[in-house]
Amino acid sequence: MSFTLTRDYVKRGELARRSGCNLETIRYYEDIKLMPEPARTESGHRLYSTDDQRRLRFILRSRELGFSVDEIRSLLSMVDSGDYTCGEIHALTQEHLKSVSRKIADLKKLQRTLKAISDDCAAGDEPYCPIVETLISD
Amino acid sequence: MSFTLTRDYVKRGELARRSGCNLETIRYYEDIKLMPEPARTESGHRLYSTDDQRRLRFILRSRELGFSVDEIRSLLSMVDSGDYTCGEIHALTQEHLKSVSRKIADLKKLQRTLKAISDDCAAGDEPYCPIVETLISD
DNA sequence: TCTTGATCCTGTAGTTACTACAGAGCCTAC
DNA sequence: GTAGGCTCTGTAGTAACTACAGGATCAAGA
Repeated sequence: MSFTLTRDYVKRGELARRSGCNLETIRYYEDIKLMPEPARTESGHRLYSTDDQRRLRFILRSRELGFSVDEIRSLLSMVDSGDYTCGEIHALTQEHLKSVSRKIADLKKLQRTLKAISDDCAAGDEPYCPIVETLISD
Repeated sequence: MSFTLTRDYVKRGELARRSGCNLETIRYYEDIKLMPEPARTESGHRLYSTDDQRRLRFILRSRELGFSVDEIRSLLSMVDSGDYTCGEIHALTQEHLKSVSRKIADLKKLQRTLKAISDDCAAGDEPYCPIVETLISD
């Protein structure tokens, strides 16, 4: 019994180490209800099951893929209820992909503009700079 | 005298309209000391000079170019003191360009990964999805 | 058994760059 | 003079964490 416990349940610090997640972030995910309230020892220390560990991994991977907390909430509620189709998940992913592509496009535009004004600048020692002029001018 | 005043000084709402900046954001820029404390009417309403208007335009353009508030603070303090060289401004811009390029690279990597896992998915009606499997798996 | 250092608990505040109120007090045109 | 717009202040909310402070608990060695 005790053997099973030590094998299957870990405290927050150990979960953090295993998952690579910041210690405080784990509690944060509990606060915002991405993670369920875990079991506790008699003195109140949190005990995470292997299910909890899997769930945290799911969350962290989704974050790495740039999904927002709200999107992850949607994903998790679908997976939790078991009531989802491949098509629904695909749609959510495609939406996310679109927003990533939009961000890339925006940043590229920015990059072009920055390069353009930067190219006007000789980067010399004079106290006059065309970049500043661009920012100041009417 | 009164003519000069109405021509050169505007209240916050008018400055917001002219600049396209949100009303509250103007006060925020004052709070964080990007904008100086403006003149006031006797009853306490803010009066912005043409200098103030120029400065706000500088700030807004810099933000459009993706410069952070801290970077703008640097730019402004250089311009304010008049003690800057073209090279220094250029360096700051290049640093910013680098960070933009990094963000683009990161997002592109994300995009590739998302496309890859999304392509595995048939988007059908089955309650099984390879995307979910990727997120869950050990 | 005692102690000490590591770990854990809670609650709260800070980060970035705003934005949105609420509840006052002005200001102006009719 | 009054109605409705504007402006004032202070404060709280947004996203997704991260970092304390001050105290309790745990585990291992003397």
